[in-house]
Amino acid sequence: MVTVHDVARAAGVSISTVSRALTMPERVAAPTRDRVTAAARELGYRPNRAASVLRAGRAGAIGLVVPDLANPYFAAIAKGAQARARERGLGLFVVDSDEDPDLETEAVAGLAPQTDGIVLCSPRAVERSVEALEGRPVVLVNHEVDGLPSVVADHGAGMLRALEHLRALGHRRVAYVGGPERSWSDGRRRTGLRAAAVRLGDVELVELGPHRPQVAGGHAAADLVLASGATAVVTFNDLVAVGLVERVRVRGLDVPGDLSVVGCDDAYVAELLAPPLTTLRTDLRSAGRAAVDHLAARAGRSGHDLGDAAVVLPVELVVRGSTAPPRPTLHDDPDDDAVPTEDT
Amino acid sequence: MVTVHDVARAAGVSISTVSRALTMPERVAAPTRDRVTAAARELGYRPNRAASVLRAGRAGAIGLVVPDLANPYFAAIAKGAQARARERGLGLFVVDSDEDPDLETEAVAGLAPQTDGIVLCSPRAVERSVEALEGRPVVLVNHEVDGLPSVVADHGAGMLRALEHLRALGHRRVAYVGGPERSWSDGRRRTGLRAAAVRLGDVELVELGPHRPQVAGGHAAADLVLASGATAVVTFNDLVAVGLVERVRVRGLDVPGDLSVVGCDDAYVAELLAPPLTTLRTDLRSAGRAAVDHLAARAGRSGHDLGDAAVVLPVELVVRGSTAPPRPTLHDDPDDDAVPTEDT
DNA sequence: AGGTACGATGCAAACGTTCGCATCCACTCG
DNA sequence: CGAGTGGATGCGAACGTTTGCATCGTACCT
Repeated sequence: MVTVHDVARAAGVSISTVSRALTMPERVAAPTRDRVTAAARELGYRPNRAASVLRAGRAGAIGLVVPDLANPYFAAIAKGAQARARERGLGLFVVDSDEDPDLETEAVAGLAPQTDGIVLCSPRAVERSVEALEGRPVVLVNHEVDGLPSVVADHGAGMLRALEHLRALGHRRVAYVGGPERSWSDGRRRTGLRAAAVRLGDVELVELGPHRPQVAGGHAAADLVLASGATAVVTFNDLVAVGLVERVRVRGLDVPGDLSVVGCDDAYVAELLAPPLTTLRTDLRSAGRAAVDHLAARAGRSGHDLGDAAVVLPVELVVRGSTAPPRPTLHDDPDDDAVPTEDT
Repeated sequence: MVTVHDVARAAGVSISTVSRALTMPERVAAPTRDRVTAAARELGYRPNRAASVLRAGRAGAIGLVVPDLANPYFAAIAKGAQARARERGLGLFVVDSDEDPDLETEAVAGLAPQTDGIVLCSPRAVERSVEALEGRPVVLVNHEVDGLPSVVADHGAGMLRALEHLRALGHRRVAYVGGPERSWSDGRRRTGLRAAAVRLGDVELVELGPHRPQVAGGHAAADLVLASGATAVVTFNDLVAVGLVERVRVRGLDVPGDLSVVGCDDAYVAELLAPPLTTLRTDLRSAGRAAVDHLAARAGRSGHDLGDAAVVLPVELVVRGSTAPPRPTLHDDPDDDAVPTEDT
């Protein structure tokens, strides 16, 4: 193993100079610096991370805690976070909490001492986990807690956009198929939809759920949606939308003919379905990147002076084949009968 | 931060005893050990990983290098590896090489010094990467190299199973839509299919490709498949199958009526499609687990006495709606005309 | 020309752990 | 009863890096 000593000898300087030349180049005279870097490259020197950590206190690595790595949603965040961490020369410890609050807290506790900070995605036990990290910097993704930095999608804007789209198509009664009861994003989406409905004025909202955020949840919700009289539906995520569409078809009805469907997340499947799914997309990779940036910036500062700054990522409506004007009905409210001519 | 010294003071022993009590319990008298562990728990002591690494040489962490974390295939492997690493008390560094051979080698080089071993998935530059890890233990996943331990799927058996299935349905001419040229698994699948065709005797194989392992690759391959006269097709992976089905439909033909399709990997989408996709499944999480186990076992041993042991994981044929008997043809080889009555 | 100031570099301590070796004690055996 | 034995524990060095402080030389100012 080649150490600072070897490089120092090769460059004809002391180990302090080697260390400085590599970690704070501006504090070393240019010619010396060049000799050192040349020697280091020549010998293939790689600083021993353990030693730096031990001495300097910074770990050169950050932690990422996600509920389920196999879920493409979190995999995308992980990919973004990993890419940015690499760009910044940081290692990335990944832990999958398997949706288990205890495991999550345990993971945070284990990660905290050996990292410079933690990215905590969609936490299942925020309070306990935040406590477990004993003051270490943290960034929440897809969750907000007062006083903690976070990266979130602009669910409110997304829901408004979805509702505007449906209203423009002529829908006046829209259902929402909610996700898990304790889900933070479900809460945000509900409030976002309510606000949007109030703002648009003439769209009625039917809230359903909670439902499991899986295909099965969509199956379960479909009949409720149909019975509700809604002509369009927004679902908690794309999988629910998939299940919903399947069940609606089984009932002999058509999507988007009899029911327009808007999913959430723009999951992998969304564009592969027939019809391809209209959905709300957030750039999850950039969410991962933003979280790492946020963390790095925070680690640079003394501590909590940035406080609860929240990065809000835009949400984009991706219009595909699963939304269309409602079928004109004869027995309904005569006001809403005609195909709409007024756009926003 | 609570250190061995604190624990030692609390337990009334020396720091050496604390260290021993926690890392080699059998070398410490039971009552002492109990006092130490009690004190450690009481104070919430967590050994400083950096310090142990520095002194003891073992990192307490392993590295995982994958070409694309957002690909559910690798995400599943990562999940399995992570779970097992956690069970064994190891940290897991994850690096996404973004399909870039240089980045992969770089990642391995960076990871090697700070880990106890590396799991290298579907390497894009094996030789260089193996060289970069300078003797550090490694386990290859989804790849084989003489003299290196690996975890691979039994592609041969899988292909045989797929071909048997298609033959039992009555297919006698089967196409294979290959993946990327340099893909190891593509090679294994091709040789597996050839062997299976020889073994079954009366099935003709049409090899196509290379094609991109994406939906677009399926689009590109579809017309070739139809022109080949094959009544069934096996694709490099499920995404290719998706594209293939789409294009076949555009051509006005039906799946599985006019063409039976077998995918590979049992990706997330496979069961969501209409028709759901018949595909070959490997338990990728257990692949991740096996790789970590293999690594841990190897790290325990002196070095390379286990050598090139390869863990071969079973491949299972999941029969869904995309395969069916071929449509009886009038203008074809009269021998193959009738719906088959002979199974196996 | 002498004093000052500052930039560049070297020296050495410290980070928290592990482990070879030394020490100590109790027990056993001759 | 004394020497030998071995198990349990303590001592202290070492791992490779970072960094506060000291030192040295040079350049600038008066």
